Amino acid sequence: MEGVRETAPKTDRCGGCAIRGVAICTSLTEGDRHALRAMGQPRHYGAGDTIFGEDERFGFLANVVSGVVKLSKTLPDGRQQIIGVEFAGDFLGRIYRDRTSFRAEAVTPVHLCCYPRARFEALVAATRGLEERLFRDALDELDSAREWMVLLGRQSAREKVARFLQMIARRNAGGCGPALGARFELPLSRADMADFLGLTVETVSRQMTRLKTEGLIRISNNRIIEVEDVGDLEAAAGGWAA
Amino acid sequence: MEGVRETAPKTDRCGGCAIRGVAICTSLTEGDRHALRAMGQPRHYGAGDTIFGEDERFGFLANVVSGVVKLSKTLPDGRQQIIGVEFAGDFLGRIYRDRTSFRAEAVTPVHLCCYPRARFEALVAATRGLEERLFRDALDELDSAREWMVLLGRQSAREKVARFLQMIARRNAGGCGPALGARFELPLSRADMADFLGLTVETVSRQMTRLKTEGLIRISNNRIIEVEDVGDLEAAAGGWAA
DNA sequence: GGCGCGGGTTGATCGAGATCAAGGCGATAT
DNA sequence: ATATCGCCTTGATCTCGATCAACCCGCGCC
Repeated sequence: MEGVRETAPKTDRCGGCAIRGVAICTSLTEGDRHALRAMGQPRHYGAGDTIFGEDERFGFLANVVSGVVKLSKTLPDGRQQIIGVEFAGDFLGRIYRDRTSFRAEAVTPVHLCCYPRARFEALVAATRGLEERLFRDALDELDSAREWMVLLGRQSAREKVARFLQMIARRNAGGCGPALGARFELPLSRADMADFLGLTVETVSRQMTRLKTEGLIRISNNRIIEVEDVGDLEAAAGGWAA
Repeated sequence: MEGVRETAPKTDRCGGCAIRGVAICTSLTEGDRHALRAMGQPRHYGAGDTIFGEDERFGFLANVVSGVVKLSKTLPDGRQQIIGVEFAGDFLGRIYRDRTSFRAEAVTPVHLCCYPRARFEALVAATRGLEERLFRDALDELDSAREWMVLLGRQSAREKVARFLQMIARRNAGGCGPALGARFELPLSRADMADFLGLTVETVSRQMTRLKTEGLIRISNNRIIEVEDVGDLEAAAGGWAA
């Protein structure tokens, strides 16, 4: 699990909580930033802990400071689909909704910086530009949800796995310019990958070894992935630049 | 195509454009409503017309006044996935983004009430509560996108078709309380249903006749559907209340 | 040491849905 | 009437991914 922390984007302090550059902090004036800093409360979860369940009250909003969180929905009969994965800097919870509609679970040890809902919403109401900031983030989430719909509905198992790896590689690349290759630690188990991609564990495993034997990736310790050429991976993913 | 118009929710006038109750108009003061009304420009599209393509500039935002619009994304090799369907009253386009990330196409004849982007954004900036209104709509879209991800990733063909019918039935029910049965006209062709559900035309057709022979639905004219008991359909959809 | 356990891989088989192919039906045109 | 076209259905067959089953490996535990 160490590798995940290592490859996380650089952080800067924000009232005891480290917030990545893209987090909501950055678009604020110094005064507002101070107000946000003042209300942030650190919380910690171990790998596997539930942060919140489906359809329950969630009194906080939070920035993910470190670690990886998976968001999932479950059918009545237990079938599960992961609908999103959040990394350091991502925002968890939504204003205007105090009921959750999906489960959030720590995949690695997770640090959150939590803001009590009432106080946060008051700050949003009082702060010029903060609502827009959150709105834009929601639109980004909407776009990625829709891209994932294309993957789930129309792509093959090989393409799904390749595109998943590509996504992780891109996330980990952070600000650094586009490199030819990449090396990173997978934050998710094969089972979680399967739930994200709408496949079974066995199929994910087979496609991983297939990509390996094809020479597109190298695998050590089951979780450490080296990509030879990101372009090749993109081609295997069905040609997807974004 | 006539039936679609018939079953569309009731409308009220808004500067030459009819807007359903849930549309943005309702949450405004009389003055703001007037401003919105003043900038609305009617536009008309025939069935099959493209309203906007993937990744192009779109200078308007719009309310769907009547008809049905499908939103889709296409893979480089041509595979298509429908990511959403909009009915009368739904809002098309987004503030803070003048580039589209998916295609919008009229499925039936469509009337839009268009607002020029610059003027609309100015109104949003000046109008208390309008941004929140749009934000909430975006969150609803995000929720339904995520529910659809579960369907695409984890449900069988039969469940997919049943849930699609259930969704259409619910949309058409509008304000009227929950009835035992339902009767409506399908707005989409079998091919479009397939693209929405991540299936092929043949599979959709087979599952439709299967639901018919099982006595869950009745089909006339290929497009007119009668549901005996919505509860049964819900059960076939994998148990989904929402 | 031996043991159990969680996570991953691999093989054999099965089956749901894709693919290929043919034909029906209603609407419009000739 | 006949032809054509778009949309839908139905049948035959194939294939990809699911399912069932065995096994490996690393690790903590008794």
